[in-house]
Amino acid sequence: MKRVTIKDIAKVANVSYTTVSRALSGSSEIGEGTRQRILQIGKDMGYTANAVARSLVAKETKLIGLLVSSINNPFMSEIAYHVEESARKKGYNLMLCNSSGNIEQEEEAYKLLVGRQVDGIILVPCGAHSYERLHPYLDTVPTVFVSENLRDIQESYVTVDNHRGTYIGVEYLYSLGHRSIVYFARRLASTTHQLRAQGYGDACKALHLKPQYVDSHFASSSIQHGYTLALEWFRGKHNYSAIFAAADTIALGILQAAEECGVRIPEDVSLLGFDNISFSALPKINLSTIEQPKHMMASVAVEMLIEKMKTPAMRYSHKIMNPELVIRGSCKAVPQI
Amino acid sequence: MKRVTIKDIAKVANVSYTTVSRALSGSSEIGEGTRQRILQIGKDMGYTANAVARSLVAKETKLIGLLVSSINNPFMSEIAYHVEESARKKGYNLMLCNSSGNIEQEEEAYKLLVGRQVDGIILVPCGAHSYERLHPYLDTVPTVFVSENLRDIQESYVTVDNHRGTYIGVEYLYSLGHRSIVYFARRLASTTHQLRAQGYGDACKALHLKPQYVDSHFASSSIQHGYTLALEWFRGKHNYSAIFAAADTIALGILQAAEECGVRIPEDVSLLGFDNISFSALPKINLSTIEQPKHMMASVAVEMLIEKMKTPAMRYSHKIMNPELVIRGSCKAVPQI
DNA sequence: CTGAAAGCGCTAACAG
DNA sequence: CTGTTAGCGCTTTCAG
Repeated sequence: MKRVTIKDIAKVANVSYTTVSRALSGSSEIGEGTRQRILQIGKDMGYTANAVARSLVAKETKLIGLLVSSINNPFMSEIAYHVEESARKKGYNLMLCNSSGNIEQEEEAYKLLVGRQVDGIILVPCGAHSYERLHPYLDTVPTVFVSENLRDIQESYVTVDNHRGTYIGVEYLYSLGHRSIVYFARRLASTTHQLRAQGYGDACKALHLKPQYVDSHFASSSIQHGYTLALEWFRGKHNYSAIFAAADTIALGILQAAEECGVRIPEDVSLLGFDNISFSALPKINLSTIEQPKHMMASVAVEMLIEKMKTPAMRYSHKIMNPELVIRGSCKAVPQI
Repeated sequence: MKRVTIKDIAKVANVSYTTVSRALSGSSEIGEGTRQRILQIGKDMGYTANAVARSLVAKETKLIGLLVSSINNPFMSEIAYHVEESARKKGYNLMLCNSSGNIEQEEEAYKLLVGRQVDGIILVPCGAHSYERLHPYLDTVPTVFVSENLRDIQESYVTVDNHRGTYIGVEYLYSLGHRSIVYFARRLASTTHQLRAQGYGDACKALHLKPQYVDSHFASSSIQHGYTLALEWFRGKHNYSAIFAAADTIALGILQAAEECGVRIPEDVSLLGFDNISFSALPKINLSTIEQPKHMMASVAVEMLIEKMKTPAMRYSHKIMNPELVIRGSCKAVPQI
């Protein structure tokens, strides 16, 4: 398992190892003849450059840390896929960490990535407190926050206009005739989710609807959490004709609970999600939802990060993407009285 | 952004930097007093050990490369999640690469990981040819193949007993009265899928059923591919009462096509999947399937890899996990004539 | 155009 | 217990 080094090549080629280094790095200060000869020997010996050694002297690793709450979550894995692709195209590789939606673990992972000398970090934070928590390390390494809208925070982020997302969602439901819409699984610990709830609230106000919230105290939005919350909700008696779920995963959980409780969607109640994860498009699910442009957000995040890495003068920038209404089959028009 | 090094600490503490190194590494050859003093100074100065430098001398990076065809695929992302967790618990971090189901890109990524000096690689290969293709590099770094069953190949892998999986699946459908079962989206380029098809074929033979295959020439199993194939199938006229899909994603695609073609599942035709990805459990999907113990496979893969890394004497080992039938609602009993 | 030497941040003998 | 020295594999001055 002994690896071939630059010195081994030098010995065979009968040159100094500096020359080998130059041949490999495509330096101009070398004769084309020697270069070709050395390159050939390198190939023959099965040489692979040691990126660790290179990083040590170059003081850059060409590594981007990707820190997500859980890669096993359709939203994050879509983001991860596109981040990987964009990064690779720009010559960067990914170091992947899960925070499991846990702020301590998130901090641990962040520090670890710093120690690993990643050139930058893309972070899908687990909540609104991530920023304060990570603040001490934030000028150690360029960081871009994704998805979690941290509003006026002085750090780069890319997110969707969450407020607008729920706003247009409510307008859509309103246009279908719904006058009593519940906002489901509001998570106050996340700024993103605060904004979504607020967009919902503001739209309700503008349309003279009475807002109604079902709060979630869970740290994340999962099918399981949506299910649990919905089960309780369906057991009670409420006056509403539509549910606006804070996330598609929540909506999927609601779908599950509805099925079990004999609530038909969209016949009995309309359901609108947020995120547009790939599974929402399945015809059996067929969930109308608000799309977050994940591909775009991922590549923008990578670009922002690289820009920040290369331009130390740049402090931070915020990019807010446009959400889009995706109409499928989970919302039904209701007759007006 | 200048990082604090061991030398900076040494200067402040007024000791040699070796002493600092010793304090940090928990060596016993140092007075408890000095250690505490140095540790404190390190903390005050905001020191974080440079893992790159450490790796260079230690000749190990504590990094595991995870190479999957696409992280944006429920099966892979579940595997990835559990691999990350197991690895972290053992002090390893993950470097993530996608091959996009493309063998050239897979080779690229593999070489890249080698250059990055990862201590080991966990690979969910994109097909049966991955082994031959990667063979030249395989003794450069300990590697464990996951999911793709490479049979008698002389390299470590962990997989599910694919043959048995489809075998028990057919038995189950048979027990429900099905006598005409189509195997859907057989992929001949993948050994795993060959074995699945074979298990199906052998079960058919044992039960005196006539096997019927729908072949897929796609390089991967996705919803889209299942959908395309199924659309064509449903357009034709065939004699069958059940479909055994080569993968859950294929089954989801079939579900979609069925919906559009007015084929009711399970009323008109029963559908059985393979993998048990999380979305199959959604009540709206409610897919009966063959479970691959993904969590287990992931942690076993990590353990095998670490064992292989630590025990150079070990050549390779194969672990075959047990598949399990998960009965949900997509298969219906049919009356016997 | 090529080589010698220094050094990236850290660990590990080897002395004292 | 502590310091000196060498070296991990590579790039980069600085001479020639």
